[in-house]
Amino acid sequence: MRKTPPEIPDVILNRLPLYYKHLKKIKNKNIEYISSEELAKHTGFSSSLIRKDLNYFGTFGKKSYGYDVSCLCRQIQLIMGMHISKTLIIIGAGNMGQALAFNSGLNERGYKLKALFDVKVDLIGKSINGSPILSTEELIPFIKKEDIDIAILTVPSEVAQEITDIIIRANIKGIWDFTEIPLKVPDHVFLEEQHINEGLCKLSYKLFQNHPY
Amino acid sequence: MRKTPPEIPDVILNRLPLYYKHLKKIKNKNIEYISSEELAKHTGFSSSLIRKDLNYFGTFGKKSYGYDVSCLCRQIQLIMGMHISKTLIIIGAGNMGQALAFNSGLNERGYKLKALFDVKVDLIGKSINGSPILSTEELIPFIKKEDIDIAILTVPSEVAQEITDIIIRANIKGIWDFTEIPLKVPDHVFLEEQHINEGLCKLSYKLFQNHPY
DNA sequence: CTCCAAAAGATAATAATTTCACAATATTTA
DNA sequence: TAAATATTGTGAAATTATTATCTTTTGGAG
Repeated sequence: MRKTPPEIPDVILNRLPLYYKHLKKIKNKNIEYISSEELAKHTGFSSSLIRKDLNYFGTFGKKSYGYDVSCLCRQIQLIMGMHISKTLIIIGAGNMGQALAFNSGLNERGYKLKALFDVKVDLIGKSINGSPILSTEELIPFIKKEDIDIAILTVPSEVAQEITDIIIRANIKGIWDFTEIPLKVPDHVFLEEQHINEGLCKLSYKLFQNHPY
Repeated sequence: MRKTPPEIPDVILNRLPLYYKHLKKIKNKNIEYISSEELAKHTGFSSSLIRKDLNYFGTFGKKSYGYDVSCLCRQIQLIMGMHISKTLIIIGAGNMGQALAFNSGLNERGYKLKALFDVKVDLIGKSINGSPILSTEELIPFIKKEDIDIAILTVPSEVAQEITDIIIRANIKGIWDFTEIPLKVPDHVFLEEQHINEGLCKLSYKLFQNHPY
């Protein structure tokens, strides 16, 4: 029983993958049902919040029983569009780019990595986890020919906007940005900024907030 | 004029680094003052939200002028504890671990990377960006001897909890976790989970939310 | 020197999010 | 078959976060 949701708040979209993560884990342990209370205990969110979140999308639970783990997993996959095949490139084949090329989460979520791109000649021609490293000069034709949906941006911050402008001209649909500079993109391009050092900042704040300074 | 803040909401701690990012950028352009309105335009938050956020920590602005860029930069550094020297290790010297070893944000924020750790014998003994890769067997004595504050966890998810238990026994203070499994840590250890694939999930949700499924 | 404009800081209003509490319902047990 | 129990789904209440508005201060123009 699924609803067509109006507009889902970001806070909820942030939590869904975390629910999913635990569900998948216990599915592997052959646990068939889980209550919101139990899921709460393992994810750190309150049980009523979890029930509310899930009810945004439909009524998946079974009273006095809880949620069917496999079924809920599948529902979240559908909600998140994990079953839809999406084409992907990584721009910037440095350490971070290569690390992401090995990220098993990509395949799991329906992403097909088609290529990495870099300017360094000693990288071009190599292959990472089965995907070729190409020259950034080929970006525009490649995106058009292969109909690429999403680009992961792991280039140095200095060239981030320049590259962004290029791939937007080539009609990229979404960008997952790992650079440090806030990018400017038109409204029709979906941008997800991965502020990697935010976590670091929070950690040191919390660790030392009571220090004299 | 600084306040000692009671308990800062996470949403604010998330925004501070983004303000800081832009401030640093315009500081390099020798811009001396910025209004909340201007900062709002560049960060995407509203001006009154920015003023409110900053007022949590003190009154840094100058009426009819705006904020002194250098001064505000410095204040955020102080708030975030970026000036405090912190010792750091990376556990798991795979692609992600190595990528993070090169992350310039570490030094900038006062982190001193002391070593990486791995189980792979062909990695042990090598050096990444000036830091040695050591055997995980040395973890406990190293953490104790070098008085390590924070560990970055970039190991396979399967061994994440095991490693976590070990470093907690060695009195680690904080963990920045890149694995996929929700870790269990005691209250006195600060845990920051970097849910790397969340961004990916959100992106595909937004890209395809109107698709029939 | 006075008035005007700019912009912070403070307060009030609104909106969003989370929790609470409970009715409804399915399951199990006696 | 009836009572007891578990647990969802949900409206209302509480809390938290954001925006809008107002007040005050400061600097600059006339």
